[in-house]
Amino acid sequence: MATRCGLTVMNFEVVATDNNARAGVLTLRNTEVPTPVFMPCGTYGTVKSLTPSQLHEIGTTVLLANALHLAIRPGHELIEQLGGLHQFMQWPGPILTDSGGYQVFSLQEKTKIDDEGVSFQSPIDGSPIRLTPESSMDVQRALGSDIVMVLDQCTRYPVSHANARTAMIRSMEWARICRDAYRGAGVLFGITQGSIYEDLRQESLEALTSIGFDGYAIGGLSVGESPDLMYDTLNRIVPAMPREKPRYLMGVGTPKDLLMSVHAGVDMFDCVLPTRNARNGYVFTSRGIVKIRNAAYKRQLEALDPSCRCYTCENFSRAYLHHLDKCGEMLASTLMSIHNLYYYHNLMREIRDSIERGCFLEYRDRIVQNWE
RNA sequence: GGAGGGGUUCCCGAGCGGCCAAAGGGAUCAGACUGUAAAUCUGACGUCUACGACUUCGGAGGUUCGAAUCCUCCCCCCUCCA
Repeated sequence: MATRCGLTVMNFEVVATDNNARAGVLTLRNTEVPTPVFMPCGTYGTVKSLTPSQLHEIGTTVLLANALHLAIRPGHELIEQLGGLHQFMQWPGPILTDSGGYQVFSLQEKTKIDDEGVSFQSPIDGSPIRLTPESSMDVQRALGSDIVMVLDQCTRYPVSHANARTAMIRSMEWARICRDAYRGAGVLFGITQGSIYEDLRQESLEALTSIGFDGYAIGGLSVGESPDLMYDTLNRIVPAMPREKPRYLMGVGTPKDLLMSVHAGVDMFDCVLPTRNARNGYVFTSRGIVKIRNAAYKRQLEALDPSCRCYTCENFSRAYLHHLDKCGEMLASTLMSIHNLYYYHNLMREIRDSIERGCFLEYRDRIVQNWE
């Protein structure tokens, strides 16, 4: 399946399945992206504390950036004038941009929503900002995004069926407007809403597929509901999504979340967890969580994860990382971000391998068990 | 030798008769973080047989119903003058 839209050609192919789990290859911007894939968050045009070459070395293929935040500062027009986001941030690989829909949720105290769009109070200086489906498309076009997300209304949890439906219907209307308005070179993904309500998710999915998108995302999850409720919701909605298009679960999650979601049939993920938690001294390893600032690690000479082959684990001790973290040294953030992202990318690689070998469930259960 | 200022809970530092187990920082210990307003935030931080009790504010006495806060003496520290 090749989608031609301006200069960018996206191709997506499922190469192996294991029950609902899929391994595939997403090709865009001359890059082959094996799926399932994890995309680190580079909200402001940088994955905090890491250089592009470090990201490349870790195994990052696709990066996420945020259209709303970049439009506020430094401004999408400026980035466009300076040669586009890839040039600006020196990331030659694919970039997926979020529309600002998540900020409807995360900045809700500063947000007023209506049928035509969202009015934000700038988190920088409080000045008013207006985001509409059309303007979000224009911002993402100006940035030169490869994967453009429609503007949606991400609801919180819990939310009543009626309110979830209102937000979903509005999101679907916006999705249609985005489809019509987008004029850039990237591909456009639609986003389902409907919270945990299966009928709303179904209705949402039908609306999106009738419009037609290059990929389909699941939004509005992992916003306060329990993991089990999220898994349950995913198992009911993901298998119904178009098989030949990439499926993207937005903003998720923990390693276990990824394993459970792949099982439901998800191909793409992004989440701030590996990088934010790294900055907060919370590290994912094959043997579970390491909270490096805990006193227990003060004199441990072993690596964070002795079986990990990332730069951090091959060179530094837990004791040293503990020390850096305690001192507030920025190298602590860098080294632990390297590790956490490496861990995530490696997890995705092993997931793909296990799907191709037909033993994904065994793999998933082994890893989840390791964690518990 | 003379004149002032000061010694507060691990550290810095408020308090200057009751509402003080004593503000606020820091350190320490622990927890949280899921399309990033996050190198952030939250909690604990004298002891205990713990909705109560006990021991603390340099030391020893004293005044008072009541003292970290007032008085006396003592011990240390700092600044200026000689």
